Amino acid sequence: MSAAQTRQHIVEAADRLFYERGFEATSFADIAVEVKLSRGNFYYHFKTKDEILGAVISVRLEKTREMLNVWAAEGREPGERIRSFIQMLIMNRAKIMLYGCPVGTLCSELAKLDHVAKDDAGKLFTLFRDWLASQFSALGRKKDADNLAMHILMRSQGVASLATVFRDEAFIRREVDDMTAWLEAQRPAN
Amino acid sequence: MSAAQTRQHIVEAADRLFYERGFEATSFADIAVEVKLSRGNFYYHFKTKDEILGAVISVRLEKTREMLNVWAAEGREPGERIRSFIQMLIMNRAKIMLYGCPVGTLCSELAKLDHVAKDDAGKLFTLFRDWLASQFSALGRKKDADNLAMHILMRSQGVASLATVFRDEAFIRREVDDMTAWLEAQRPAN
DNA sequence: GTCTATACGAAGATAGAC
DNA sequence: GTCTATCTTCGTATAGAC
Repeated sequence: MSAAQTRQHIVEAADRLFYERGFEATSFADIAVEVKLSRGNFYYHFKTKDEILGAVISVRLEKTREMLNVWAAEGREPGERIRSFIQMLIMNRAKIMLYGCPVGTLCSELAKLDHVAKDDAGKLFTLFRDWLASQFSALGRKKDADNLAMHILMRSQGVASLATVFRDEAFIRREVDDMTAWLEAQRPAN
Repeated sequence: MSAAQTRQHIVEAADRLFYERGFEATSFADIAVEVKLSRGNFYYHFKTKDEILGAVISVRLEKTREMLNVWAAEGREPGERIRSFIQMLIMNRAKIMLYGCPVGTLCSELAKLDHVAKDDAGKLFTLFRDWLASQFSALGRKKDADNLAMHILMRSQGVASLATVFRDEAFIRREVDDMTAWLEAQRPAN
């Protein structure tokens, strides 16, 4: 196994465990077991836990950029692209009901830990925010595009949060419909 | 110092630290330092960390019930009472921007830990949910009162989440105004 | 590049003196 | 009811053999 491959496996396992169990609650041993590596070898690839976190955030940023590019390419108009964002709540509903939003819960945990990487994790939100704002601009809402982006981000976070507490899929679907209706109402009058 | 007093001090300190640092990240030693107790003595009052968590949730449930009773007594009509809930975001904005919503972040952490007390923590949300639903019923929206309650709970969670990430007080105020306007629009036509 | 062995400190928890 | 001392386990991290 090449070092690059092993490293990638470590980051993938860490990414999943940080999401499902939380950053603090995930130990080196947990990740090592997952990747079928000895703890000793583990340190060949990553010196500290913060280093793994940095790599995980880095990978998440890259995957998010790719996803936003796909949505931009596939959507024929801004409204359709924003709906791709909204639909994430449906697509990932099973995991969201168990572990919440991967971005929101990580940022929340790092904020409490006052962790050095908390601002880096926040960049994940900034990616969505800027992309959504540019879609609202294209929709003809240039002046308040950022406010609208923050509003829809806010809703997705709120839905994820309550979906985890109440394990209620009908609630998710209801709020997704409501967000979609809200989105339609944001199109400027011709 | 009586045992009851000491116990209360422990729970108060734990409550604050669990909120500010998270449950996992808070150690017995952290709480003991805060209360100026030796770790040994600490175990006279609480045998396990989960026991402290149980006491903290218990106290929070009681304080929440009291707060809701005050809002119900002070508000002259349901709309005013619901606005008391919305205004929490403004009242607690400084702490929310640092640590998020105390209820939402605790539930999120316990969900990831798959902690035995996760459902008890969820009861905090249920208190707000039921209270809000009864206010929407009184407002004349009996049929969809629970959906409206969940919607406004969702918004408050979303606002708290993004407020922590972006440390943006203007965003909080904007969304509070938007929630208040939304609330006015929910009054059934006469 | 992977392993075993091990050091070291932090955290949860207990025993027993005062 | 509070203390010190101690035990154990776990988590981070290192050294060095293969």
